[in-house]
Amino acid sequence: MLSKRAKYAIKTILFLHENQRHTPISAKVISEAEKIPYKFLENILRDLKSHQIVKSLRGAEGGYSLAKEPSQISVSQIMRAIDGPIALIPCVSEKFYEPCLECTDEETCRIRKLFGILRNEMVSILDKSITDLASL
Amino acid sequence: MLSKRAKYAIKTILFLHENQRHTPISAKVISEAEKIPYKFLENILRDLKSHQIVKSLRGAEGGYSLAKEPSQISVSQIMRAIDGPIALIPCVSEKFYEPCLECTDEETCRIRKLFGILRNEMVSILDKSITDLASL
DNA sequence: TAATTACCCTATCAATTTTATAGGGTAATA
DNA sequence: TATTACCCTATAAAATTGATAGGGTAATTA
Repeated sequence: MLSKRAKYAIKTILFLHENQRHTPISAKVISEAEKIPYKFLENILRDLKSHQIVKSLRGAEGGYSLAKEPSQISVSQIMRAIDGPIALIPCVSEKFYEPCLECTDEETCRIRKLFGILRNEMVSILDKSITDLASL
Repeated sequence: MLSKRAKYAIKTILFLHENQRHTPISAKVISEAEKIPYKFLENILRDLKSHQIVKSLRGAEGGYSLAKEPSQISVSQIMRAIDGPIALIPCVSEKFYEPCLECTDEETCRIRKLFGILRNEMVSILDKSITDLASL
């Protein structure tokens, strides 16, 4: 299941996308509009910023804005930044690969192929950009 | 991520499948062969049985066996029996539908469609039976 | 029918993850 | 220089996950 953090993150990005202006949008505004606890949101924004999905500007009239073209921001990027791997088992993850502890041999693992296929299919869907969401 | 319980469950089913005999296989044998803590396995087997994926026979020489044809047992069935929904958000789950608490209107929800498509695609892959696994 | 083997049920628990809160510090702008 | 907003660390309640414990019940074999 998607974590609440990831859901909040996606909502935040969509909010920034739908309310793009010349000036950035403050965390407080996002927090109230999307009903995300303020301090929790700050923490999420920090992750989104460190992954170059949003950028920030300090000071009065400061706030957050998207760090790149909306068409270049995918749902998978957001999910990875917040929750980590898309894959359901670590040994088929591309960006967060880890061997399965209890698995002695990946070649002969009976479930690895299926979950590899699953991962690829999930990624191909989640790679859609946030501008694509409207036209599904 | 797949829970350890679900991984154990899949391994259990595959073990039963690969070691089909006329007599059932005891939990103890499965536990040792697949390195699953005995009492933990008992608990998993209970769920698998209540979902009619395995059946059991009591007494000396008793144990577990598959409750139906291997070709009729899918990975998705096992996952649902153990972990619940396949979908990443509850409002697009078919077997475990629940409204998203923070979502006021499913029709206008900006992420619902994408995760609905994702769910369908995941299910279509996970619906493969345990006999299909070998030929991927 | 007694001993054995294996399934069944409930309770408990430690570890981890998730969700959230608190408080103060730093940088930039009006 | 006051204000606004971002930055950082610590803490903690709640939920989930993974596992253990112990005894009870049913069925088979000798």
